Amino acid sequence: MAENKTEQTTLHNNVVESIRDLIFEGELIGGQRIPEKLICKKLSISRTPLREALKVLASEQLITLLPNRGARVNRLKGKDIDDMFPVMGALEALAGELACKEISDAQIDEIRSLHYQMSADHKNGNLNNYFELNQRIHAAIMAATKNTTICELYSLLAGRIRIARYRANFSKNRWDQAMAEHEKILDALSKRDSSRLTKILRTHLEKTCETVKSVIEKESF
Amino acid sequence: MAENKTEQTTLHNNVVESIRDLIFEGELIGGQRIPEKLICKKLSISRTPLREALKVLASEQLITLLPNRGARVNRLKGKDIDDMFPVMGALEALAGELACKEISDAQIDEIRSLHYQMSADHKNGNLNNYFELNQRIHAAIMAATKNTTICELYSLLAGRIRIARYRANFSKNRWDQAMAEHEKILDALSKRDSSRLTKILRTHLEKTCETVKSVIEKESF
DNA sequence: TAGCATAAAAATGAATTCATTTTTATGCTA
DNA sequence: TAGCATAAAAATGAATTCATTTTTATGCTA
Repeated sequence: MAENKTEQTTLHNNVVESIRDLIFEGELIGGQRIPEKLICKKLSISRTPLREALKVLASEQLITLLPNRGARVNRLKGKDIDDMFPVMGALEALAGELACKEISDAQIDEIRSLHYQMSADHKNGNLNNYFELNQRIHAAIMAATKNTTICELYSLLAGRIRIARYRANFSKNRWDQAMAEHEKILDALSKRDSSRLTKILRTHLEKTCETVKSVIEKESF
Repeated sequence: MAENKTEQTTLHNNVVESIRDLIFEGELIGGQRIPEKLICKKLSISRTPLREALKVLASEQLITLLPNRGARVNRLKGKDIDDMFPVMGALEALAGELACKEISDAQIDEIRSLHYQMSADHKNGNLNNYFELNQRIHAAIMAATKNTTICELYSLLAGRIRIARYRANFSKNRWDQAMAEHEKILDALSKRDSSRLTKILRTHLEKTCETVKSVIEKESF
């Protein structure tokens, strides 16, 4: 099903992906220096492709490059969330609108299927799988807009708060609430009711952001 | 006034900027291959920092990297504009809203001053200066939101259509119209009338996009 | 002479090397 | 022994080198 990753993509792109994973998996922690030598050994590459990847990650604002002093994983501050939230809100609202216009029945079925899997993971308390499916559902809604720009910007921002969002191992209460919101999202999308969809997406995002923010205020990333 | 560019910034970042300029100034043309050796000589650098810069530019979607076959300057297609337009619209609308809430009197004066300079350039038919000031005004509105995310995403998208927009050496009619729209923008902003501002920004952008689109359909970038 | 196969040249990808800067370690002085 | 100066080690920045791939040139065959 999935394409062989190493086939079409370049070494450098793989490195970008690998470092993203290292950050997400918590091997590289916010604020921490990224030691080139160590990462090179871990990925069995030389410094050249690593440094190329670091430049790209810096332009994505996942890390910061301090001249002569190495790269550091960025931490999200409250202000970052406050800035990102309204922008993501605007993107989600637009996406909801466009998706309702453009989505095909097959795509709705696809999302429904992801939704049910996710629902099962919620029941089983499998947060990791839930999280993964959650991301995929939102990405699928974005993809349904057929608008590459919105997909790209959304995933750029989503990538930045992904770590914090994952760590936001929120309370059972919030989790239940999020699941309920997703029921409504699926319902509105199935009916292609864009005004309702955008409203729910907005609420959903707002709540998520609050959760994320409360989490990063405790620990910081 | 301006900081010494070579002081704080790194070589690699300068190279990114230089290549952006080469693209914008038309030395590197859409669809054209970017010959590493030539650019290295022109910028008096080795291939390493150049290649780092190319990776960054690719992640910004200004160029495309074809494995083993070099880098090419991206051309905008009609579909790209169609995708970018609603997203920029959503960003501008949000920016108008936020700017009206956040902007200081000093910032309004600053924008007014830019506006009058631009108006003079319009009268004199100095398109280059007009264009430059136009960009600065829009960036200043974005900056007034105090929202770094919106500034960043806006400038990312603005950077992509910059070439086409510049080439859109639109008709005198459209230019006059654009200038008139800017009068309204300044007025709404001065009064912090966000609903009017967002409306005008939207119209203004829509017109700009139409112009850009009609231009890229003739020549392509 | 058109089209193909092969060889040579050029370009790219990535490792290595070297210069420079930063960090850490060592020892000296008050 | 605290604080500073100096030396050594480590890390970073960027050029160079080498391997591989692509492109171009050459010559051969039908």
